[in-house]
Amino acid sequence: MASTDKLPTRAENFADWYVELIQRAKLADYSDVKGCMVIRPNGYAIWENMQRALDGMFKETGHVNAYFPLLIPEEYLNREKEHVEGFKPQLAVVGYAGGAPLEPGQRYVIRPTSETIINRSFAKWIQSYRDLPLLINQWANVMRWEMRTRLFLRTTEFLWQEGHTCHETEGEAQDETLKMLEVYRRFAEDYMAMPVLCGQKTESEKFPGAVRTYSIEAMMQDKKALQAGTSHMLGQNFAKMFETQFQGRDGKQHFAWQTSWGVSTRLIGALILTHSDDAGLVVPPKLAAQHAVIIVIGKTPEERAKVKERAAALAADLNQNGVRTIVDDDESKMPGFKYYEYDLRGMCLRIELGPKDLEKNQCVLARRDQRQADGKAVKQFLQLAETVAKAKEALDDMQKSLLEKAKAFRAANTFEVNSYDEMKAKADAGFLLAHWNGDAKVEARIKEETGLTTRNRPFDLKQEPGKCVVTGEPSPGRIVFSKAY
RNA sequence: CGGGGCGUAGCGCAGUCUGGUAGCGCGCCUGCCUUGGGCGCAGGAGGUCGCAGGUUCGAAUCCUGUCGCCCCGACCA
Repeated sequence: MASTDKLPTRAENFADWYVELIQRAKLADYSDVKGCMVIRPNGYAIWENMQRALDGMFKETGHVNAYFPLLIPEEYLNREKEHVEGFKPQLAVVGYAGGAPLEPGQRYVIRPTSETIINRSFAKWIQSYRDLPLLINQWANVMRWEMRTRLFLRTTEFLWQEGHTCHETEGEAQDETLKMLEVYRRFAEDYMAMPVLCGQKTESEKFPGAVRTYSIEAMMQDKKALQAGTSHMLGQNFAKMFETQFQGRDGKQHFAWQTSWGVSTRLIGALILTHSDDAGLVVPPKLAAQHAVIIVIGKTPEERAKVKERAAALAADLNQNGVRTIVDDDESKMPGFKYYEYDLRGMCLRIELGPKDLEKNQCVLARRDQRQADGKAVKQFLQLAETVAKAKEALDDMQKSLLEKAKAFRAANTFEVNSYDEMKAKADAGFLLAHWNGDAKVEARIKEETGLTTRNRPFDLKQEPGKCVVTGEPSPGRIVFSKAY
């Protein structure tokens, strides 16, 4: 709870800092179920804001929401060879129900993703090219039995959205795949203030069952990469296995061209690892549950009554102007205690209001992302009359400045490397842009020897031929290598 | 699955070696007091010591078994 111990610093122990921060900021708890977490109201509020923004963007691009069953007949998974091989080790299977064991042919898996069961429906829904495109999204929980879990970043059960679409032509499906990747990029940058690299995954890193996988990749504060979202061009792989067909303009039957794409509650982990500091959580205003807290200060009951009244009026004014504000007039806690607490919880703005301020018609504003060398907030005095305008300005500026800061960090930790020795030396330095011959065996060897994996081949990284850092063989262009979550 | 750690009050821990009927800090409740970066004092509530057997007059402590969680590696969003 409100422990007065300091958080471990990022420099001391990054992993501990992350876990402690989550628990102290009341974002999540461990549960009694191995690998599963409880998302607490403070954490869920961020997810709700993410959902709202993303859902709006999906609707704008023509998608509609639906819901499919949690349980998938085991046999469905087996139909697509790559798909089942990719997911088999992670499946939880229901083998007992209704008070009796289920026969092997009757067993269900808890969805690890829904391509298969959704295709069963798609096959029924689609008759003609006139039924296309079919643009569906689902908000759901999924389960993947992980060997090793980490709060938000990898848990056995997690929440996500999965888009599933059907198209008449390969080209349309490909366009959709890239369109949704771009939606994710916009969301990451505009809402999360998190810069990402958009690009294609290698063969070995692609989604099991997809033709091609694209991802958005972000750099965390420990310089490790985090895959923050994926968009898959599925081709006709699932359509063929589930007979998702339509009669085309030529009168003949064709298999649908499909895509799927998803982001999960992992984004909350990404948000924490991108912006938070040694004082606790930092959340971009667009995703923050609350924007501002007004701390009521006063010695005597008379003073406090006056300040409370003014604070309530100011809060009402702020709320009417889109600054989500709460008033804290709890008398049992010292103001200083509250400052630490709201810093920890990631409140964007803190407004201090006391008797001295009322005399001067002012208040004190502190921005969560602006700290002095001693770690305490930079404070500025504002006239009460200008507070709403200044608060809005501060939030806008904070949103922008978090993105700029993250961009600068990524730029400072991205390097071109031109030899395998250089790559090994810089293995923990961040994103490494290196030439690679495209051979999966070489990719596996690099992973084995250095811990570095290919993240993606960014669209905006100019592809110029070169020599593979390992074999010296021709390379079509540089690809991003990094340690990853 | 391999290696390590831990299960005692809501949280963090001591007590276990050397058995004697459970304690500390924080938090929580009540009252007084206090309020611009973690106030203070006084009183109080709260635990079948992970679970199951066993040894013993007596087990948090010894023995056997068992369950669970966390961390580090191999699998993955």
